[in-house]
Amino acid sequence: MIFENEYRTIDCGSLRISDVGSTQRLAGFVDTIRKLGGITFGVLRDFYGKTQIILPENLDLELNREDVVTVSGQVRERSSKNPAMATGDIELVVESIEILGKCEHVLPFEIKTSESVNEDLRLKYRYLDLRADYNKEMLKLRSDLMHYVRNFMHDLGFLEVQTPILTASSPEGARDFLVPSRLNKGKFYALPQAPQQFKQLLMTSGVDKYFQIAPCFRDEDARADRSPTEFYQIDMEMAFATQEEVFKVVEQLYAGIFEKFAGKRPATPFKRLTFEEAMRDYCSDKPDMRNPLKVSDVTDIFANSSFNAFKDNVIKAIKVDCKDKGRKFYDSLTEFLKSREAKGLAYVRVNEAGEFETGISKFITDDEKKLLKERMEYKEGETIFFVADEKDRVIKFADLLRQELGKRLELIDLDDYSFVWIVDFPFYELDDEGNICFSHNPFSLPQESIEEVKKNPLSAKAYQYDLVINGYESLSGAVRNHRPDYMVELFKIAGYDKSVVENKFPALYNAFSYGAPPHCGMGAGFDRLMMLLTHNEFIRDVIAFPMNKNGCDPLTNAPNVVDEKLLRDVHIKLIDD
RNA sequence: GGCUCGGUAGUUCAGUUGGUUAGAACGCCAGCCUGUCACGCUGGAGGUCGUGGGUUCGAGCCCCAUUCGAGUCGCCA
Repeated sequence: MIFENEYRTIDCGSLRISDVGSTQRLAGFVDTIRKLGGITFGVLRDFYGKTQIILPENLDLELNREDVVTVSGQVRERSSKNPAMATGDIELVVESIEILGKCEHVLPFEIKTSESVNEDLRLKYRYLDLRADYNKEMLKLRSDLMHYVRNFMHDLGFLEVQTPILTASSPEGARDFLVPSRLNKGKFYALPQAPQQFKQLLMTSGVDKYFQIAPCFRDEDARADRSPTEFYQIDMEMAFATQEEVFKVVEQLYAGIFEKFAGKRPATPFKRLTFEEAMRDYCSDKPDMRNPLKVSDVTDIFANSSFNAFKDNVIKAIKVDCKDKGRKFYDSLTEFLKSREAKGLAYVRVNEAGEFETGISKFITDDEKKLLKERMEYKEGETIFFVADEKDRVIKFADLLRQELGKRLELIDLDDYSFVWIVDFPFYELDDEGNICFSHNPFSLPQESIEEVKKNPLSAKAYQYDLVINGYESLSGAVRNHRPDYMVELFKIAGYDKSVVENKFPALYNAFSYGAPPHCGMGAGFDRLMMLLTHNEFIRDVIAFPMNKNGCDPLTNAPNVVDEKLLRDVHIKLIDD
């Protein structure tokens, strides 16, 4: 839908056979020009579509691709139609043409194929990159998704509240982005890593259900799936609620999103795995459940193994059918794991007689084989892979192996989506020196009573949960600890004095001492959701104006050197390292 | 900060054991072409091979240094 004015009477995607004979005016970018002797075809493109135009024979102006023009003329039926085009039945015979904006340069890259161009160049000319169809679709999807989420939450009675962008630096989590204060010499604001504190304060204020599509800022290194500076989060919190209600809201929200935007409504309720089960069966707290492979622990079976690599190590095994694969497959898998610092990859194949062959079969005794058979229920034609190492490392390698087997054997339906809640995270864990520390977030509520937690802190579980979609941690949340007295006790177990709680998180601690309702909620990565819906591996491809890997924007040159006067205003003096 | 890979025409890439004038595709320019639709055909322009040094009769190719980029680990809900 557009406004009719001197530039256009209709957009470039709407003309149909029924419009033949009418006089129309179109405005847009010149997509292509095709000169065939006496007749010159052009294609005009705007945000909504493309329309073929017939340029006059005696065109008295120089017309190039990407020029912005307005044309008017009569719509006529094409003598050769193009069924691949929405407007393929018609064309507009140009009677007058005016250039509104000249494209004066040779394009730095082809817009249609910008996806394969060096990223810094794309970002420098992001306004050209965004002219590509797939980027316009991305922007449209992002807008639609944002509206869908907002309407859904609003309809459920959630109150949208904007929390501050300039706030106080908090000692937990990632590095903060700092903003110097002019009015308060020597002091700094920080950009929020998440609206965590504010949403909990809102609960304390009596807001019953809060949400926000909130910008979050973290000064950490980028990854393919992680924006280096800022990202958006669907942030939500509910008072007088439990984990179950959060799950219910999220499941409805996500079922709706995937039904509307991916054409696949996932079954609810979503599958649940405890943290312990996830680590046991998948060696990961974010397993891709589309991958059918499971990991078995076989450390005890090989306690007295004669195979050197198994000695004094934790051993994980994965069985999989890959009988059509040759030596090359095994070798390249081994190479892959070695490149990730594994010491090696052992395997045996089960032949028709049910006997082990190749690989390390000669090191496996009959007793070990019997126990393996009971535990793994392997069948003829299957291969059992083994990785062995120290506990932390072997978990990493088993996870990598499972993912890589899934990928290379094409066991994963890439068009499918799998949803799984990971619940019951441990509250505490041991750090490298063997001291008790918080394993995730010190502000969630333990599932056990404080007395039980004190007695046995390492077996305490937190009301903490992640939603994992296709192996991506897409959302995480918790039932929060709203009791200042519990906070003090829980910090004490991790070796922190009461003053630490009071000083590090004064706003929350004080607020809660005026009476806070039990509450819980979650934060869901909006950009990650976009990646899933567009099947995109790169987070920067689903953001209109992303930063590059180093947190720089080649288009605006941010971050840049500022005038010395500005620095003086904020009491900053640069020093050389 | 570590590791891996990469930097050659406007763009994406190829470039054999180190050997004559560094190639292709797309784009750009010119010509031909009345139903194309990523039109086609013919021709042309376009290169500090990231930068600096070295080895060599000779370096896009080998060595050293440096710089930039991507991925990854560290880091990070």
